[in-house]
Amino acid sequence: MDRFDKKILAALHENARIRFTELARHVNLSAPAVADRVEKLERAGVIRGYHATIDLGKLGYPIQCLIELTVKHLDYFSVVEQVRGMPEIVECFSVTGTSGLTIKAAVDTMATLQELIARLMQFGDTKTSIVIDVPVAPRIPEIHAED
Amino acid sequence: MDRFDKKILAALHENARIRFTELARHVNLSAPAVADRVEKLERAGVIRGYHATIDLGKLGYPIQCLIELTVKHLDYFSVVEQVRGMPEIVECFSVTGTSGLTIKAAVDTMATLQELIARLMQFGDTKTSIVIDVPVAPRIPEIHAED
DNA sequence: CCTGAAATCATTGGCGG
DNA sequence: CCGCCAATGATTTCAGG
Repeated sequence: MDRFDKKILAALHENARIRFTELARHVNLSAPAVADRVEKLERAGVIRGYHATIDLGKLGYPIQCLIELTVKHLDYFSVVEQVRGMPEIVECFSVTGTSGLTIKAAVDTMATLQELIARLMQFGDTKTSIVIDVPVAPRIPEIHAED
Repeated sequence: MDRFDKKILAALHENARIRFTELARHVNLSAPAVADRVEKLERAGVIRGYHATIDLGKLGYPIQCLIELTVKHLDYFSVVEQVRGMPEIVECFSVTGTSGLTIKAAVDTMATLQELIARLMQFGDTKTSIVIDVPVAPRIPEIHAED
């Protein structure tokens, strides 16, 4: 993990579809060297994947929300399974504290949200917040290179 | 937004670096047709970008947490600016409810987390939850095609 | 890690539905 | 308007050093 890898990761985070030739120009290495480094970063698990970011509003799901679910029963893994089966849920964290699960959901209307919350309430108390804005879009922290 | 676009979006969400030729095979269209559709989806803002997902733990930030910040003052935009300037903060939502901001952070040690929370406390009350697991990694909901 | 050749891919223009 | 085919230029990949 030297300064080259650092630049490569930053560039791939900014634009995952960048070409190796352009990436090579950006870091001052040859294209094969860059391709080799990227493959190593993938196999080391540093790069977990490449994902297109989709505008959920334009897909018909303009309402995004965060739901804190205080799981009440002992069947935690069963709850996780059910949550996985709900397509409105686009991300989910298992967290410390009373909540247990923090869920991110995307829905078309408030009626659907109400119905989703009703389904989640069988697993415990819920606290829902509507997302108004995303002042910081997903980014990576500064990378401390060994070189 | 027909079934072709739907499959294209799903494939690019799964692997943003997929080649047009492979994508074309996957959706049963020609490569130029796929390239054309992708460009249109980009320009329509349906595709917002392509991002490599980095393992923050492997980068030296093994601790991830969600911090609910109940912003107390009226200088909300100033708080957002300051939050943007904190590199440990990797994502931030402006939300309804008492919290105001829900922040996702990645840090190397608990000491750093403590220091981050101390910095955030000047803006309001904080409630921190450590992320134990991610049972549902970011995904897209089912796409309702018009065709 | 670089260079250079071979294979593969992206892109463009022209044609047909 | 939308997609296909064919050709050209660019990129990726693999070999040798």
